[in-house]
Amino acid sequence: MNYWLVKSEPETYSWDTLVKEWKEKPVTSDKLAGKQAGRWDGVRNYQARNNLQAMKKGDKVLFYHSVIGKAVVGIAQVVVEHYPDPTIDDPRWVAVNLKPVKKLKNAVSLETVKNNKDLSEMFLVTHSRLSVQPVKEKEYKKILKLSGD
DNA sequence: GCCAACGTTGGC
DNA sequence: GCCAACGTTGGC
Repeated sequence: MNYWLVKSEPETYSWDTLVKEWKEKPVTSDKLAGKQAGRWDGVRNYQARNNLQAMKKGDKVLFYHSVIGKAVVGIAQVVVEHYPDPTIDDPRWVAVNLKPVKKLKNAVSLETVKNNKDLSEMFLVTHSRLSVQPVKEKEYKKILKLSGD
């Protein structure tokens, strides 16, 4: 089991958007993944792409709201592993599908992460622009603890 | 809204 | 292959 963190501006695609998509058109088949809920696409950065490609079904994914909120707000899970990104005609880029697992009881803010000794090495702090990041198990557990879950 | 940090592009 | 120019991200 690996852990990840994805960032999204809530005005573009929020945690609630993900939840809503899953209510309306849940993923029923890997083959249809490109048309179904929770498609994580549009990544155009090689490092982020590499992380998407490394995601395995069942991996846990922290969902972070950038710009507005600036906090980890929920936990998602990888349900479909990488396939060519349907939003671009270029085989270099890939998408995965994420499913909401649960909303955090209390969002864990960037400020909290920065001020926490155990979390200050997170990519969120050290490589703030990377949109798909690996998270260490210890960090994942710490975030959950801070959220009150 | 500003701007620093960073990644990408393309001319040479 | 270097690097200036440019575009984007995201915190402040």
